[in-house]
Amino acid sequence: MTVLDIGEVARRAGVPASTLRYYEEKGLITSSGRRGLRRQYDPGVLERLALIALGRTAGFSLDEIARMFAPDGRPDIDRRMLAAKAEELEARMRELAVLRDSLRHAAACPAPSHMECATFRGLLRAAATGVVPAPPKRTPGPR
Amino acid sequence: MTVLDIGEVARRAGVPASTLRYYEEKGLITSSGRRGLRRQYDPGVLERLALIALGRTAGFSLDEIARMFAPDGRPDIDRRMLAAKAEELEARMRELAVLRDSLRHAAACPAPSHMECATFRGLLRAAATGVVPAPPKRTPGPR
DNA sequence: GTGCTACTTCAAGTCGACTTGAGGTCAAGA
DNA sequence: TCTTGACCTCAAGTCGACTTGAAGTAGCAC
Repeated sequence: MTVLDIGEVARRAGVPASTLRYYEEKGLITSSGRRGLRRQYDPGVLERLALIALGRTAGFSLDEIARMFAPDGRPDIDRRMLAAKAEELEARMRELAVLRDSLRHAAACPAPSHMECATFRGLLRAAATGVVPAPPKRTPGPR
Repeated sequence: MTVLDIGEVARRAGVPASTLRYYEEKGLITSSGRRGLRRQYDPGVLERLALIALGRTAGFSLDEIARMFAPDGRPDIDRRMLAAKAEELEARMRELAVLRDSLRHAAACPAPSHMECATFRGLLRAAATGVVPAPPKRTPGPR
């Protein structure tokens, strides 16, 4: 019993089967075969799905994720790109830290409106003068 | 000259005017008045826009952002919600750290395919057994 | 007063990431 | 054998966050 039925994968990974089919269509995962019409998956797909979920919550698009863990055309470029993505994450984490601090302060601050609080506005200014360039195109969404 | 024309705001904030109109329609920002048909903005809108951009890159939807900085109906609920959002951010940052480490390792690791590397798979497993529940619905899109 | 141009409204379009629906297939249990 | 139910394909729909396009308007320079 070394392969998993699509329903089993869906259950274990916590995603609907339709999403698995969609990911397969996009080339993010592959099924190891079929039993009749039914897709069968190698258990490794679960790790791959965890990775995809992680990338999604980190704000990467499916295409970006696909590129991050592509079948490795030229490893050098690949590695440079991965390092660059790691840097992107680092930057995003710094932004999140600012936002987290802003929210924590806002939650504790007695000012009637947060915008009237000097500390809050200072945090925002710090964020604004930081990198925070043009807002990210589309996003995703994530969702 | 204490008010800004929409074009000026767009230029300074680095977003198209159409986005400003859209944000206004959604109640995320307000114009302080009009000169003829043209919207005029109070300079404080720039901080608010920085905040919105920050929230977007942190993965919040416009509706969530609107709620975070609502006109303050009940401050208590509001503050509890802000604290909860801060916790969410904390969790997201932990996930990002895992992904960053995974990417850094993948960039340095000599294994032909990342999935064949035990360290990498270990990081993934850690991520998978962590919180990383069902993938976030819709997103977002943020991109 | 005539242009120019940057604005205005409103409806419709786009994009990513899925989901839903209609109609069909097939392996396994009663 | 028949039914059931979980799967299949393919097209179309949805949702958030905007963008684009058409048609109109008004402050400012001339």
